[in-house]
Amino acid sequence: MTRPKEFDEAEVLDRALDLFRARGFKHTSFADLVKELGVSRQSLYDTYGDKQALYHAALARYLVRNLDRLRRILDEAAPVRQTFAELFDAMIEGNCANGAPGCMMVNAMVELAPHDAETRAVAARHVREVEGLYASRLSRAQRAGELARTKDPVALARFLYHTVLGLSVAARALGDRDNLRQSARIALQVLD
Amino acid sequence: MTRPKEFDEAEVLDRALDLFRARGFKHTSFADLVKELGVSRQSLYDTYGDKQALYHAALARYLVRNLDRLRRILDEAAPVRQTFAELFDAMIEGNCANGAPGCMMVNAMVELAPHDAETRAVAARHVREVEGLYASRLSRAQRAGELARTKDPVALARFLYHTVLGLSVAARALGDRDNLRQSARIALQVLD
DNA sequence: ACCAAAATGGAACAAGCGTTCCAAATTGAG
DNA sequence: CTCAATTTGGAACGCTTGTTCCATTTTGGT
Repeated sequence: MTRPKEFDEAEVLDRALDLFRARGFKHTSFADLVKELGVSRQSLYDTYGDKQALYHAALARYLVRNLDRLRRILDEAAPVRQTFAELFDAMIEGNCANGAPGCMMVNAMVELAPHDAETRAVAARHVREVEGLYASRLSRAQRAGELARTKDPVALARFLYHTVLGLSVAARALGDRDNLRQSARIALQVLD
Repeated sequence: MTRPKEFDEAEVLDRALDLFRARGFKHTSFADLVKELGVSRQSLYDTYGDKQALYHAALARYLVRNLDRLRRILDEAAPVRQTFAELFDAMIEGNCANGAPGCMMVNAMVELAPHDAETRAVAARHVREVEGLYASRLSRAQRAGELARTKDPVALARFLYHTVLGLSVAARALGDRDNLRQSARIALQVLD
């Protein structure tokens, strides 16, 4: 009964994601979006709402995808240390590839969190989620005898995520893949 | 022969620093600066140049101050581990206080480095400088027998700085001082 | 074939941006 | 006292921003 969309809603959202991730919210104008996504202003507004809504839709998509990958890696039946090594490597590769855009969540935390309550809430929830996943993997490692019982899985998880934040910043601003991998390997010493 | 400035050039620069540090470059308008610094547009232009020049002057001031504090702490005659603990604590306190603005260099790295060559160069130089200071303190620790010879001071320094980057992001977006201190303590385990 | 629904591109809008111009006020040196 | 220098606030500029309006085109179901 209606004319079908001439563009793939999800695919366009992905390209918006790439733009916002690389340039940030303020540095990406709506005109940029129209030009680079190849979709008319009005269609963008009708489909996604205003610029802020589009941004948050892209961010949400990014986070879901990130959590999926994270869960997939954590669920593998490998030793903890190897698992986190793989996790760090995947993160470094993803943050350095394609012009080193870094982590979109980190970029949002720095650019928007201080003056946007929604971003702050999204960030807090995501951080809690990731740290929770890390911690439960570490607890599992303790039960399996892979990790000393003296360690605090929650504190360790937080530290590991803080390391991820730092590596994401370095990836975006410096983009030195090998150095990041070396740092990640050192960070994993806390598991010994 | 001329009318003296009605404002203290350095003091105004400090207030500009606080604004840029808290809000970022794009999110701080020139009108904001005029209003919050209490200095007329024209005086700002005459004294500091345009917005970008003012920003970079503020950033440079921030970095000098940071490096001074860093050198002061590293030059103390305390054990390495205690020195770096103090260093992390000072950094956390500075990044969480006054509305948790985080580290201005980190903020610039995330917001500006990807599309501003000057910021990128400043960041690269600063990172090299800080990592160098860390590394030489670690080498000194090795010579003093405080740190195992098997460790690589340069890699360790890089890791410690990456940790600082991560803590700065968390400070700005989440502002949980105690968690950060706990993370910092865990990071220091790599010195053992 | 026709109509309702939805997409499209272009024009238009008000607001905010960084920046410059200008006239008036204020100062210190001679 | 006067003059040159330099301050200051306000008006103005041109540009970009995010957003909306509108007329047109294109589609699918009846």
